[in-house]
Amino acid sequence: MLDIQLLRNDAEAVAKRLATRGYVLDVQLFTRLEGERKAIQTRTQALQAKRNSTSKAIGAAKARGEDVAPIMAEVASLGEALAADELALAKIQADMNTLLSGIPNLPDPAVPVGGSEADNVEVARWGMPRVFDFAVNDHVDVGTPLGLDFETAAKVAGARFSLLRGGMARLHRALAQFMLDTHTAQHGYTEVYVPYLVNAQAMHGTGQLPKFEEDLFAVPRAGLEQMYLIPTAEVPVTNMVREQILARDALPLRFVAHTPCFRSEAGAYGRDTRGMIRQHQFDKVELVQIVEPEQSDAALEELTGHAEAVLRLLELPYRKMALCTRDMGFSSQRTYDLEVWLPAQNTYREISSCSSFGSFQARRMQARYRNEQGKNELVHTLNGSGLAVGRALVAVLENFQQADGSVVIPEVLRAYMGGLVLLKRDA
RNA sequence: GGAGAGGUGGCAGAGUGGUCGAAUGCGCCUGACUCGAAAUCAGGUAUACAUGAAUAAUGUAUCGUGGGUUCAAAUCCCACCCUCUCCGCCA
Repeated sequence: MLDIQLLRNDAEAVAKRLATRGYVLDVQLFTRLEGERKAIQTRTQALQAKRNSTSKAIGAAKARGEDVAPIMAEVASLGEALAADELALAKIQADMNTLLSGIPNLPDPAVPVGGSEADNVEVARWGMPRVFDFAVNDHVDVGTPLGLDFETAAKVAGARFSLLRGGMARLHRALAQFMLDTHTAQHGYTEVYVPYLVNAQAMHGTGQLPKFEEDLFAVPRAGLEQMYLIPTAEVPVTNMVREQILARDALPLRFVAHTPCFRSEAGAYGRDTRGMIRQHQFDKVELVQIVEPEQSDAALEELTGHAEAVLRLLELPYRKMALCTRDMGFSSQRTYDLEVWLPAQNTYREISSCSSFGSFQARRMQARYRNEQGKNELVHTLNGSGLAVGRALVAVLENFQQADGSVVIPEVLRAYMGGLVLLKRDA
């Protein structure tokens, strides 16, 4: 959520900045709502003040044993007007809230302005794509003989699910364990285990609701409020600090969580249908930081570096992209995507997305800290994949495949595989 | 699933219709005392929103959440959520 003061002070300027990410702010609507709100709120509060003071007078008069009938008559007429105004105020505040909740974050001035993915800017590249002396297979062809099974997954669940067996399942687990251990031991993150089902407030806090409900899996519960399967650990982990006032010396908070992620992928029909690139369920190791505002720029670089470290340790070539205004997520103020080299697609594909959100999520969550002046101030939040486990598996299969169909296990993963060096059929 | 207890400020804990945003204690902050500290004493110490240049002042709202009764609700009524205890079930 944006600071409403920004809109009050200069809605046109805000609209201009939002336009760079393709969002059309209805300035007229805002101005109208704000005008109405101001009038109604001022009037309502004046009436409430009148009622309160009169009620107190009644109490005082009664205590003195005086006749309260005249004052009662005075306040009686207030009731209806007040009730009507309170109702109108609640309505307009709800309307304003709906409008505000649907406005995306302002892009940081450093974000390249652009209209599509094509305008993202490559800022770094690491590793040399391997030169193959045989025809490369994609991860489906490499993985299927090794235990990657989409047919059975489709039977028990449907499209966009996968099932792993044997060494393939173990390699998947090894990747997640390795990432978790790297971030806790090398990068100073605290491992957390979190709910995979969350309530609507949590989804609202990080920005998935109200706008992107169709991307989520909702779980109805008889007689109870429905819950949502998390689309990323960002939701439960970031919301850990909701409605909290943190001590300054508690910051920064750094959390890492390994969770499954569930996405409906509505609107992605026909896209990445082959393989496990785009699934309804995938595992991800997520990094989350809660920091002081002054630290958030540095924290984004740092956090992105932590995700990069995993790619380097896995010896996977990648490039770092600064997303342009139009390509960033709703809540993001600035985003780097890390794209891993996939030889079969002969291209780089997203494997991590690292974003800073400024106070956008904190405002929705009411997550604050006591700053140096002793004032309560909204924290800044950041998160990034470190990394998407499913896509990391894809990358390992494709980049480390051998002519005979086996796959070399990256050195850092071998300890997690009981020392196994080569993943072969029947391994 | 059955039975019961409870949710009040950073914490503990009063408050059952009126001057209660809320006693008291602890904690914390400031000052006095002290060479300094402890002890003691005095004062202060919630959040959000509105009007506003304001971290001034004033007002409004908030005692789990949402509704209701009333001129007036922490206090009465209803629904829900959460926590705890016992029994049952269960990984």
